Amino acid sequence: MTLGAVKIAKGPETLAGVLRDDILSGAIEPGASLAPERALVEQTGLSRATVREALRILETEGLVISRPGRNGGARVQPVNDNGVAKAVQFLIRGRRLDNATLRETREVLEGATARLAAERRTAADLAEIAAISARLEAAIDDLPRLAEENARWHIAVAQAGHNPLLTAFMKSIAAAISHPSGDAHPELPREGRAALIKAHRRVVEAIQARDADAAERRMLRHLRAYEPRTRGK
Amino acid sequence: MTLGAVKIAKGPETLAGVLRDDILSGAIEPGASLAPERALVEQTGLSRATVREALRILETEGLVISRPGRNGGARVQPVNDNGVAKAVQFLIRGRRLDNATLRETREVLEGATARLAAERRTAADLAEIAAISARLEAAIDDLPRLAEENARWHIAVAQAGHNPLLTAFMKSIAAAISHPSGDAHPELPREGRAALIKAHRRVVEAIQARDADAAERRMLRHLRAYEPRTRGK
DNA sequence: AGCATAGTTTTGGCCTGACCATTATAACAT
DNA sequence: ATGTTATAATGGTCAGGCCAAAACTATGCT
Repeated sequence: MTLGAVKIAKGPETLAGVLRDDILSGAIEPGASLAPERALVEQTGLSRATVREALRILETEGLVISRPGRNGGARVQPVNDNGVAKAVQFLIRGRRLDNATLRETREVLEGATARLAAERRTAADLAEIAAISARLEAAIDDLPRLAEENARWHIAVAQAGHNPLLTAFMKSIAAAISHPSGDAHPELPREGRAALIKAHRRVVEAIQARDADAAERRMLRHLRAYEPRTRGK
Repeated sequence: MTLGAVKIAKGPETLAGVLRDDILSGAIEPGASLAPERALVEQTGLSRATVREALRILETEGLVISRPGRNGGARVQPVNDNGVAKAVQFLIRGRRLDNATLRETREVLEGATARLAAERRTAADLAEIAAISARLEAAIDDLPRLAEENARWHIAVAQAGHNPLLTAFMKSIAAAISHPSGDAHPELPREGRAALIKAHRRVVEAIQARDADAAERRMLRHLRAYEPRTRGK
Protein backbone atom coordinates (compact mmCIF):
# COMPACT_ATOMS: atom_id res chain seq x y z
CA MET A 1 0.00 0.00 0.00
CA THR A 2 1.32 3.38 -0.96
CA LEU A 3 0.66 6.54 0.97
CA GLY A 4 0.48 10.00 -0.49
CA ALA A 5 2.44 12.81 1.04
CA VAL A 6 0.99 13.30 4.50
CA LYS A 7 0.02 16.89 5.02
CA ILE A 8 1.22 18.01 8.43
CA ALA A 9 -1.04 20.69 9.77
CA LYS A 10 0.95 23.36 11.51
CA GLY A 11 -0.21 25.23 14.57
CA PRO A 12 -1.76 28.27 12.91
CA GLU A 13 -3.50 26.21 10.25
CA THR A 14 -4.93 23.87 12.87
CA LEU A 15 -6.44 26.69 14.87
CA ALA A 16 -7.66 28.38 11.72
CA GLY A 17 -9.37 25.16 10.73
CA VAL A 18 -11.32 24.99 13.97
CA LEU A 19 -12.41 28.59 13.76
CA ARG A 20 -13.20 28.26 10.06
CA ASP A 21 -15.53 25.37 10.73
CA ASP A 22 -17.30 27.38 13.40
CA ILE A 23 -17.75 30.24 10.96
CA LEU A 24 -18.86 28.26 7.91
CA SER A 25 -21.21 26.09 9.95
CA GLY A 26 -22.87 29.20 11.28
CA ALA A 27 -21.97 28.49 14.90
CA ILE A 28 -20.55 32.02 14.93
CA GLU A 29 -22.93 34.42 13.24
CA PRO A 30 -21.76 37.01 10.73
CA GLY A 31 -21.23 40.26 12.57
CA ALA A 32 -20.19 38.54 15.78
CA SER A 33 -16.62 38.77 17.03
CA LEU A 34 -14.17 36.00 17.70
CA ALA A 35 -12.59 35.90 21.12
CA PRO A 36 -9.80 38.47 21.54
CA GLU A 37 -6.33 37.28 20.67
CA ARG A 38 -5.19 37.13 24.25
CA ALA A 39 -8.22 35.06 25.21
CA LEU A 40 -7.50 32.62 22.41
CA VAL A 41 -3.95 32.36 23.70
CA GLU A 42 -5.26 31.28 27.09
CA GLN A 43 -7.85 28.92 25.68
CA THR A 44 -5.54 27.19 23.23
CA GLY A 45 -2.21 27.24 25.02
CA LEU A 46 -0.63 28.62 21.85
CA SER A 47 1.45 31.76 21.69
CA ARG A 48 0.10 35.04 20.51
CA ALA A 49 2.16 34.91 17.33
CA THR A 50 0.60 31.58 16.40
CA VAL A 51 -2.90 32.79 17.19
CA ARG A 52 -2.29 35.87 15.10
CA GLU A 53 -1.13 33.82 12.13
CA ALA A 54 -4.32 31.77 12.40
CA LEU A 55 -6.41 34.92 12.35
CA ARG A 56 -4.40 36.20 9.41
CA ILE A 57 -5.29 33.04 7.50
CA LEU A 58 -8.99 33.60 8.14
CA GLU A 59 -8.65 37.22 7.17
CA THR A 60 -6.94 36.29 3.89
CA GLU A 61 -9.78 33.87 3.21
CA GLY A 62 -12.21 36.71 3.68
CA LEU A 63 -13.99 35.08 6.61
CA VAL A 64 -13.14 37.76 9.19
CA ILE A 65 -11.72 41.23 9.32
CA SER A 66 -9.67 42.49 12.25
CA ARG A 67 -9.95 45.96 13.64
CA PRO A 68 -7.92 47.49 16.45
CA GLY A 69 -9.27 49.39 19.38
CA ARG A 70 -11.72 48.71 22.15
CA ASN A 71 -14.62 46.56 20.89
CA GLY A 72 -12.34 45.73 17.97
CA GLY A 73 -11.23 42.21 17.24
CA ALA A 74 -11.81 39.72 14.47
CA ARG A 75 -15.36 40.22 13.23
CA VAL A 76 -16.98 37.45 11.22
CA GLN A 77 -17.94 38.55 7.71
CA PRO A 78 -20.89 37.23 5.76
CA VAL A 79 -19.57 34.86 3.11
CA ASN A 80 -19.61 36.58 -0.26
CA ASP A 81 -18.17 35.98 -3.68
CA ASN A 82 -15.16 38.26 -3.39
CA GLY A 83 -12.96 35.30 -2.60
CA VAL A 84 -13.90 33.63 -5.85
CA ALA A 85 -13.21 36.82 -7.76
CA LYS A 86 -9.80 37.17 -6.10
CA ALA A 87 -8.81 33.60 -6.91
CA VAL A 88 -9.92 34.08 -10.50
CA GLN A 89 -7.82 37.23 -10.77
CA PHE A 90 -4.80 35.27 -9.61
CA LEU A 91 -5.48 32.61 -12.20
CA ILE A 92 -5.87 35.16 -14.98
CA ARG A 93 -2.72 37.08 -14.07
CA GLY A 94 -0.57 34.11 -13.10
CA ARG A 95 -1.44 32.05 -16.14
CA ARG A 96 -1.61 35.03 -18.50
CA LEU A 97 -5.05 34.12 -19.79
CA ASP A 98 -5.87 36.05 -22.92
CA ASN A 99 -8.88 38.19 -23.66
CA ALA A 100 -10.35 35.67 -26.05
CA THR A 101 -10.62 33.19 -23.19
CA LEU A 102 -12.25 35.77 -20.98
CA ARG A 103 -14.76 36.76 -23.62
CA GLU A 104 -15.59 33.18 -24.40
CA THR A 105 -16.17 32.41 -20.74
CA ARG A 106 -18.27 35.47 -20.38
CA GLU A 107 -20.47 34.44 -23.28
CA VAL A 108 -21.08 31.04 -21.73
CA LEU A 109 -21.96 32.52 -18.37
CA GLU A 110 -24.00 35.47 -19.51
CA GLY A 111 -25.88 33.46 -22.08
CA ALA A 112 -26.94 31.12 -19.32
CA THR A 113 -27.76 33.84 -16.80
CA ALA A 114 -29.81 35.80 -19.33
CA ARG A 115 -31.84 32.67 -19.97
CA LEU A 116 -32.33 32.02 -16.27
CA ALA A 117 -33.19 35.66 -15.66
CA ALA A 118 -36.02 35.38 -18.17
CA GLU A 119 -37.34 32.34 -16.34
CA ARG A 120 -36.99 33.58 -12.79
CA ARG A 121 -36.81 37.35 -12.64
CA THR A 122 -38.98 38.95 -9.99
CA ALA A 123 -40.56 42.37 -10.11
CA ALA A 124 -37.78 43.61 -7.85
CA ASP A 125 -35.17 42.30 -10.28
CA LEU A 126 -36.81 44.18 -13.13
CA ALA A 127 -36.97 47.36 -11.07
CA GLU A 128 -33.28 47.10 -10.22
CA ILE A 129 -32.33 46.57 -13.84
CA ALA A 130 -34.53 49.45 -14.93
CA ALA A 131 -32.94 51.79 -12.41
CA ILE A 132 -29.48 50.91 -13.65
CA SER A 133 -30.57 51.26 -17.27
CA ALA A 134 -31.84 54.74 -16.58
CA ARG A 135 -28.56 55.80 -14.99
CA LEU A 136 -26.63 54.19 -17.83
CA GLU A 137 -28.63 55.95 -20.52
CA ALA A 138 -28.20 59.26 -18.74
CA ALA A 139 -24.43 58.75 -18.77
CA ILE A 140 -24.09 58.23 -22.50
CA ASP A 141 -21.57 61.04 -22.78
CA ASP A 142 -19.64 60.25 -19.59
CA LEU A 143 -17.50 57.33 -20.63
CA PRO A 144 -16.06 56.22 -17.29
CA ARG A 145 -19.48 56.43 -15.70
CA LEU A 146 -21.00 54.60 -18.65
CA ALA A 147 -18.54 51.76 -18.27
CA GLU A 148 -19.30 51.55 -14.59
CA GLU A 149 -23.06 51.42 -15.02
CA ASN A 150 -22.63 48.96 -17.86
CA ALA A 151 -20.79 46.58 -15.53
CA ARG A 152 -23.55 47.03 -12.97
CA TRP A 153 -26.19 46.27 -15.56
CA HIS A 154 -24.62 42.98 -16.54
CA ILE A 155 -24.24 41.97 -12.92
CA ALA A 156 -27.86 42.85 -12.19
CA VAL A 157 -29.02 40.67 -15.06
CA ALA A 158 -26.89 37.81 -13.77
CA GLN A 159 -28.38 38.24 -10.31
CA ALA A 160 -31.88 38.08 -11.74
CA GLY A 161 -31.01 34.52 -12.75
CA HIS A 162 -30.91 33.59 -9.06
CA ASN A 163 -28.01 31.21 -9.32
CA PRO A 164 -25.36 32.46 -6.88
CA LEU A 165 -22.59 30.40 -8.40
CA LEU A 166 -23.11 31.59 -11.93
CA THR A 167 -23.39 35.13 -10.60
CA ALA A 168 -20.12 34.75 -8.74
CA PHE A 169 -18.33 33.40 -11.79
CA MET A 170 -19.72 36.14 -13.98
CA LYS A 171 -18.66 38.88 -11.57
CA SER A 172 -15.18 37.37 -11.34
CA ILE A 173 -14.46 37.78 -15.01
CA ALA A 174 -16.44 40.98 -15.46
CA ALA A 175 -13.91 42.67 -13.17
CA ALA A 176 -11.05 41.45 -15.34
CA ILE A 177 -12.70 42.54 -18.58
CA SER A 178 -13.50 46.08 -17.48
CA HIS A 179 -9.87 46.66 -16.49
CA PRO A 180 -8.11 45.36 -19.58
CA SER A 181 -4.50 45.53 -18.43
CA GLY A 182 -5.02 48.77 -16.58
CA ASP A 183 -5.82 50.59 -19.76
CA ALA A 184 -8.66 53.07 -19.91
CA HIS A 185 -11.84 52.26 -21.78
CA PRO A 186 -11.30 52.14 -25.52
CA GLU A 187 -12.97 54.97 -27.33
CA LEU A 188 -16.33 53.55 -28.19
CA PRO A 189 -17.88 55.93 -30.74
CA ARG A 190 -21.18 57.56 -29.93
CA GLU A 191 -23.21 55.44 -32.31
CA GLY A 192 -21.72 52.38 -30.64
CA ARG A 193 -22.90 53.69 -27.29
CA ALA A 194 -26.38 54.18 -28.67
CA ALA A 195 -26.33 50.64 -30.05
CA LEU A 196 -25.30 49.34 -26.65
CA ILE A 197 -28.31 50.99 -25.06
CA LYS A 198 -30.61 49.60 -27.70
CA ALA A 199 -29.19 46.11 -27.26
CA HIS A 200 -29.70 46.32 -23.52
CA ARG A 201 -33.30 47.32 -24.03
CA ARG A 202 -33.97 44.36 -26.24
CA VAL A 203 -32.49 41.98 -23.70
CA VAL A 204 -34.57 43.50 -20.94
CA GLU A 205 -37.69 43.18 -23.02
CA ALA A 206 -37.08 39.48 -23.47
CA ILE A 207 -36.44 39.02 -19.76
CA GLN A 208 -39.58 40.91 -18.93
CA ALA A 209 -41.57 38.77 -21.38
CA ARG A 210 -40.05 35.63 -19.84
CA ASP A 211 -38.77 34.65 -23.25
CA ALA A 212 -35.67 32.66 -22.32
CA ASP A 213 -34.56 31.84 -25.86
CA ALA A 214 -34.76 35.46 -26.96
CA ALA A 215 -32.97 36.67 -23.84
CA GLU A 216 -30.07 34.32 -24.43
CA ARG A 217 -29.90 35.05 -28.14
CA ARG A 218 -29.97 38.81 -27.71
CA MET A 219 -27.43 38.78 -24.92
CA LEU A 220 -25.00 36.74 -26.99
CA ARG A 221 -25.51 39.02 -29.96
CA HIS A 222 -24.83 42.00 -27.73
CA LEU A 223 -21.64 40.52 -26.32
CA ARG A 224 -20.34 39.50 -29.70
CA ALA A 225 -20.88 42.95 -31.14
CA TYR A 226 -17.77 44.20 -29.37
CA GLU A 227 -15.40 41.43 -30.30
CA PRO A 228 -12.42 42.27 -32.45
CA ARG A 229 -12.94 41.43 -36.08
CA THR A 230 -10.22 38.82 -35.90
CA ARG A 231 -12.57 36.04 -34.94
CA GLY A 232 -12.54 32.37 -35.65
CA LYS A 233 -9.37 30.81 -34.47
CA MET B 1 -17.07 64.87 -2.92
CA THR B 2 -17.52 61.78 -0.80
CA LEU B 3 -14.73 59.36 -0.08
CA GLY B 4 -15.16 55.66 0.54
CA ALA B 5 -13.58 54.02 3.54
CA VAL B 6 -9.85 54.30 3.03
CA LYS B 7 -8.24 50.93 3.29
CA ILE B 8 -5.12 51.17 5.42
CA ALA B 9 -2.63 48.54 4.38
CA LYS B 10 -0.94 47.01 7.38
CA GLY B 11 2.64 45.82 7.46
CA PRO B 12 2.15 42.19 6.56
CA GLU B 13 -0.31 42.95 3.78
CA THR B 14 2.01 45.56 2.32
CA LEU B 15 4.94 43.17 2.17
CA ALA B 16 2.69 40.40 0.86
CA GLY B 17 1.52 42.75 -1.87
CA VAL B 18 5.06 43.41 -3.07
CA LEU B 19 5.96 39.75 -3.09
CA ARG B 20 2.66 38.81 -4.71
CA ASP B 21 3.28 41.18 -7.58
CA ASP B 22 6.71 39.68 -8.08
CA ILE B 23 5.19 36.22 -8.18
CA LEU B 24 2.21 36.92 -10.42
CA SER B 25 4.28 39.01 -12.81
CA GLY B 26 6.70 36.13 -13.18
CA ALA B 27 9.67 38.03 -11.78
CA ILE B 28 10.10 35.11 -9.43
CA GLU B 29 9.71 31.86 -11.31
CA PRO B 30 7.62 28.99 -10.00
CA GLY B 31 9.91 26.59 -8.19
CA ALA B 32 12.24 29.35 -7.06
CA SER B 33 12.47 30.30 -3.41
CA LEU B 34 11.81 33.62 -1.79
CA ALA B 35 14.57 35.05 0.39
CA PRO B 36 14.74 33.39 3.82
CA GLU B 37 12.68 35.02 6.53
CA ARG B 38 15.67 36.45 8.32
CA ALA B 39 16.96 37.96 5.08
CA LEU B 40 13.59 39.60 4.46
CA VAL B 41 13.76 41.00 7.98
CA GLU B 42 17.06 42.69 7.14
CA GLN B 43 15.93 43.91 3.73
CA THR B 44 12.63 45.34 4.89
CA GLY B 45 13.39 46.54 8.39
CA LEU B 46 10.30 44.71 9.60
CA SER B 47 10.24 42.23 12.43
CA ARG B 48 10.25 38.52 11.89
CA ALA B 49 6.65 38.21 13.12
CA THR B 50 5.51 40.66 10.47
CA VAL B 51 7.48 38.96 7.74
CA ARG B 52 6.04 35.62 8.77
CA GLU B 53 2.49 36.93 8.63
CA ALA B 54 3.16 38.21 5.12
CA LEU B 55 4.39 34.79 4.07
CA ARG B 56 1.38 33.19 5.69
CA ILE B 57 -0.86 35.39 3.55
CA LEU B 58 0.90 34.22 0.40
CA GLU B 59 0.70 30.63 1.56
CA THR B 60 -3.04 30.95 2.19
CA GLU B 61 -3.43 32.37 -1.29
CA GLY B 62 -1.68 29.31 -2.65
CA LEU B 63 1.17 31.29 -4.16
CA VAL B 64 3.95 29.75 -2.06
CA ILE B 65 4.47 26.87 0.30
CA SER B 66 6.94 27.03 3.17
CA ARG B 67 9.09 24.12 4.19
CA PRO B 68 11.52 23.96 7.08
CA GLY B 69 15.07 22.77 6.93
CA ARG B 70 18.14 23.67 4.96
CA ASN B 71 17.24 24.62 1.38
CA GLY B 72 13.72 25.04 2.69
CA GLY B 73 11.95 28.37 2.64
CA ALA B 74 8.96 29.75 0.83
CA ARG B 75 8.89 28.12 -2.58
CA VAL B 76 6.85 29.76 -5.32
CA GLN B 77 4.10 27.50 -6.62
CA PRO B 78 2.81 27.47 -10.17
CA VAL B 79 -0.57 29.20 -10.18
CA ASN B 80 -3.32 26.61 -10.41
CA ASP B 81 -7.06 26.50 -9.98
CA ASN B 82 -7.11 25.12 -6.44
CA GLY B 83 -7.64 28.60 -5.08
CA VAL B 84 -10.80 29.01 -7.12
CA ALA B 85 -12.07 25.64 -5.94
CA LYS B 86 -11.40 26.55 -2.33
CA ALA B 87 -13.23 29.86 -2.60
CA VAL B 88 -16.16 28.13 -4.26
CA GLN B 89 -16.30 25.59 -1.45
CA PHE B 90 -16.51 28.43 1.05
CA LEU B 91 -19.33 29.99 -0.90
CA ILE B 92 -21.25 26.72 -1.10
CA ARG B 93 -20.83 25.93 2.58
CA GLY B 94 -21.21 29.44 3.92
CA ARG B 95 -24.27 30.30 1.86
CA ARG B 96 -25.73 26.80 2.08
CA LEU B 97 -26.18 26.49 -1.67
CA ASP B 98 -28.42 23.59 -2.53
CA ASN B 99 -27.78 20.71 -4.87
CA ALA B 100 -30.18 22.04 -7.48
CA THR B 101 -27.98 25.11 -7.86
CA LEU B 102 -24.89 22.97 -8.16
CA ARG B 103 -26.42 20.73 -10.77
CA GLU B 104 -27.73 23.65 -12.76
CA THR B 105 -24.32 25.29 -12.74
CA ARG B 106 -22.71 22.07 -13.74
CA GLU B 107 -25.01 21.71 -16.70
CA VAL B 108 -24.16 25.17 -17.94
CA LEU B 109 -20.43 24.57 -17.61
CA GLU B 110 -20.27 21.04 -18.91
CA GLY B 111 -22.60 21.75 -21.78
CA ALA B 112 -20.23 24.49 -22.86
CA THR B 113 -17.05 22.52 -22.31
CA ALA B 114 -18.40 19.50 -24.21
CA ARG B 115 -19.14 21.77 -27.12
CA LEU B 116 -15.70 23.34 -27.00
CA ALA B 117 -14.07 19.95 -26.62
CA ALA B 118 -15.66 18.83 -29.87
CA GLU B 119 -14.28 21.90 -31.59
CA ARG B 120 -10.78 21.85 -30.17
CA ARG B 121 -9.83 18.43 -28.88
CA THR B 122 -6.39 17.25 -29.89
CA ALA B 123 -5.30 13.67 -30.39
CA ALA B 124 -3.69 13.80 -26.97
CA ASP B 125 -6.98 14.89 -25.40
CA LEU B 126 -8.76 11.95 -26.98
CA ALA B 127 -6.08 9.55 -25.79
CA GLU B 128 -6.36 10.86 -22.26
CA ILE B 129 -10.13 10.51 -22.26
CA ALA B 130 -9.91 7.03 -23.73
CA ALA B 131 -7.47 5.93 -21.02
CA ILE B 132 -9.80 7.17 -18.30
CA SER B 133 -12.79 5.57 -19.98
CA ALA B 134 -11.00 2.23 -20.00
CA ARG B 135 -10.22 2.44 -16.30
CA LEU B 136 -13.76 3.55 -15.56
CA GLU B 137 -15.31 0.68 -17.48
CA ALA B 138 -13.04 -1.78 -15.73
CA ALA B 139 -14.23 -0.47 -12.37
CA ILE B 140 -17.93 -0.99 -12.99
CA ASP B 141 -18.24 -3.12 -9.87
CA ASP B 142 -16.00 -1.03 -7.64
CA LEU B 143 -18.23 1.88 -6.71
CA PRO B 144 -15.75 4.22 -4.98
CA ARG B 145 -13.27 3.69 -7.79
CA LEU B 146 -16.01 4.20 -10.37
CA ALA B 147 -17.00 7.50 -8.81
CA GLU B 148 -13.38 8.61 -8.82
CA GLU B 149 -12.78 7.73 -12.46
CA ASN B 150 -16.10 9.30 -13.37
CA ALA B 151 -14.98 12.61 -11.86
CA ARG B 152 -11.69 12.31 -13.76
CA TRP B 153 -13.55 11.68 -16.99
CA HIS B 154 -15.65 14.79 -16.69
CA ILE B 155 -12.60 16.88 -15.87
CA ALA B 156 -10.71 15.45 -18.83
CA VAL B 157 -13.55 16.38 -21.15
CA ALA B 158 -13.58 19.89 -19.73
CA GLN B 159 -9.84 20.16 -20.25
CA ALA B 160 -10.23 19.13 -23.87
CA GLY B 161 -12.23 22.33 -24.30
CA HIS B 162 -9.00 24.28 -23.70
CA ASN B 163 -10.61 27.08 -21.74
CA PRO B 164 -8.78 27.22 -18.40
CA LEU B 165 -11.46 29.31 -16.72
CA LEU B 166 -14.34 27.06 -17.60
CA THR B 167 -12.22 24.09 -16.56
CA ALA B 168 -11.48 25.71 -13.22
CA PHE B 169 -15.14 26.48 -12.59
CA MET B 170 -16.18 22.99 -13.53
CA LYS B 171 -13.61 21.39 -11.24
CA SER B 172 -14.71 23.62 -8.40
CA ILE B 173 -18.25 22.36 -8.37
CA ALA B 174 -17.40 18.81 -9.37
CA ALA B 175 -15.60 18.46 -6.05
CA ALA B 176 -18.70 19.60 -4.19
CA ILE B 177 -21.02 17.28 -6.09
CA SER B 178 -18.96 14.15 -5.54
CA HIS B 179 -18.99 14.76 -1.79
CA PRO B 180 -22.66 15.44 -1.19
CA SER B 181 -22.57 16.46 2.46
CA GLY B 182 -19.97 13.86 3.34
CA ASP B 183 -22.30 11.05 2.42
CA ALA B 184 -21.04 8.08 0.47
CA HIS B 185 -22.05 7.50 -3.13
CA PRO B 186 -25.70 6.69 -3.49
CA GLU B 187 -26.29 3.15 -4.58
CA LEU B 188 -26.46 3.46 -8.32
CA PRO B 189 -27.86 0.14 -9.59
CA ARG B 190 -25.81 -1.89 -12.01
CA GLU B 191 -27.94 -1.07 -15.04
CA GLY B 192 -27.50 2.61 -14.20
CA ARG B 193 -23.75 2.11 -14.23
CA ALA B 194 -23.95 0.46 -17.62
CA ALA B 195 -26.06 3.34 -18.90
CA LEU B 196 -23.44 5.78 -17.61
CA ILE B 197 -20.75 4.03 -19.58
CA LYS B 198 -22.87 4.03 -22.70
CA ALA B 199 -23.66 7.72 -22.31
CA HIS B 200 -19.97 8.51 -21.93
CA ARG B 201 -19.22 6.62 -25.10
CA ARG B 202 -21.77 8.58 -27.05
CA VAL B 203 -20.33 11.87 -25.82
CA VAL B 204 -16.82 10.79 -26.75
CA GLU B 205 -17.97 9.78 -30.21
CA ALA B 206 -19.38 13.24 -30.79
CA ILE B 207 -16.21 14.89 -29.54
CA GLN B 208 -14.12 12.67 -31.76
CA ALA B 209 -16.33 13.49 -34.76
CA ARG B 210 -16.02 17.20 -33.92
CA ASP B 211 -19.80 17.42 -33.72
CA ALA B 212 -20.26 20.23 -31.22
CA ASP B 213 -24.05 20.20 -31.19
CA ALA B 214 -24.20 16.48 -30.54
CA ALA B 215 -21.52 16.66 -27.86
CA GLU B 216 -23.42 19.32 -25.96
CA ARG B 217 -26.76 17.61 -26.37
CA ARG B 218 -25.50 14.22 -25.26
CA MET B 219 -23.61 15.62 -22.30
CA LEU B 220 -26.69 17.45 -21.05
CA ARG B 221 -28.80 14.36 -21.50
CA HIS B 222 -26.23 12.38 -19.53
CA LEU B 223 -26.15 14.88 -16.68
CA ARG B 224 -29.91 15.16 -16.47
CA ALA B 225 -30.34 11.41 -16.29
CA TYR B 226 -29.30 11.45 -12.66
CA GLU B 227 -31.43 14.28 -11.46
CA PRO B 228 -34.12 13.55 -8.93
CA ARG B 229 -37.57 13.18 -10.43
CA THR B 230 -38.69 16.28 -8.57
CA ARG B 231 -37.76 18.65 -11.35
CA GLY B 232 -39.17 21.98 -12.27
CA LYS B 233 -39.08 23.87 -9.01
C1' DA C 1 37.05 2.88 -2.20
C1' DG C 2 32.60 2.56 -0.16
C1' DC C 3 29.36 3.36 3.09
C1' DA C 4 27.21 4.17 7.42
C1' DT C 5 27.23 7.46 11.22
C1' DA C 6 27.61 11.55 13.61
C1' DG C 7 28.23 16.43 13.55
C1' DT C 8 27.20 21.09 11.48
C1' DT C 9 24.59 24.53 9.17
C1' DT C 10 20.55 26.51 7.29
C1' DT C 11 16.00 27.39 7.63
C1' DG C 12 11.18 27.58 9.25
C1' DG C 13 8.13 26.92 13.68
C1' DC C 14 7.05 28.49 17.93
C1' DC C 15 7.40 30.90 22.37
C1' DT C 16 7.88 34.83 25.94
C1' DG C 17 7.45 39.36 26.98
C1' DA C 18 7.26 43.84 26.03
C1' DC C 19 5.64 48.35 24.05
C1' DC C 20 2.97 51.15 20.66
C1' DA C 21 -1.47 52.62 18.16
C1' DT C 22 -6.26 52.88 17.91
C1' DT C 23 -10.76 53.06 19.51
C1' DA C 24 -14.64 53.19 22.73
C1' DT C 25 -16.11 54.23 27.09
C1' DA C 26 -15.97 56.53 31.53
C1' DA C 27 -14.81 60.30 34.45
C1' DC C 28 -14.44 64.90 34.98
C1' DA C 29 -14.60 69.80 34.55
C1' DT C 30 -16.99 73.80 32.70
C1' DA D 1 -25.66 69.46 29.04
C1' DT D 2 -21.39 69.52 26.82
C1' DG D 3 -16.84 69.33 25.69
C1' DT D 4 -12.37 67.47 27.35
C1' DT D 5 -9.41 64.41 29.36
C1' DA D 6 -8.27 59.85 31.43
C1' DT D 7 -8.61 54.92 31.13
C1' DA D 8 -9.31 50.47 29.44
C1' DA D 9 -9.60 47.05 25.75
C1' DT D 10 -7.70 45.40 21.82
C1' DG D 11 -4.99 44.69 17.63
C1' DG D 12 -0.11 45.89 15.56
C1' DT D 13 4.64 45.50 15.96
C1' DC D 14 9.13 44.54 17.76
C1' DA D 15 13.16 41.97 19.98
C1' DG D 16 15.39 37.92 21.04
C1' DG D 17 15.49 33.41 21.97
C1' DC D 18 15.14 28.21 21.50
C1' DC D 19 13.44 24.06 19.10
C1' DA D 20 12.71 21.01 14.94
C1' DA D 21 13.55 19.57 10.44
C1' DA D 22 16.37 18.86 6.52
C1' DA D 23 20.48 18.89 3.87
C1' DC D 24 25.20 18.97 3.63
C1' DT D 25 30.00 17.56 5.55
C1' DA D 26 33.34 15.20 7.91
C1' DT D 27 34.64 11.14 10.16
C1' DG D 28 35.72 6.48 10.79
C1' DC D 29 35.11 1.78 10.12
C1' DT D 30 35.32 -1.96 7.00
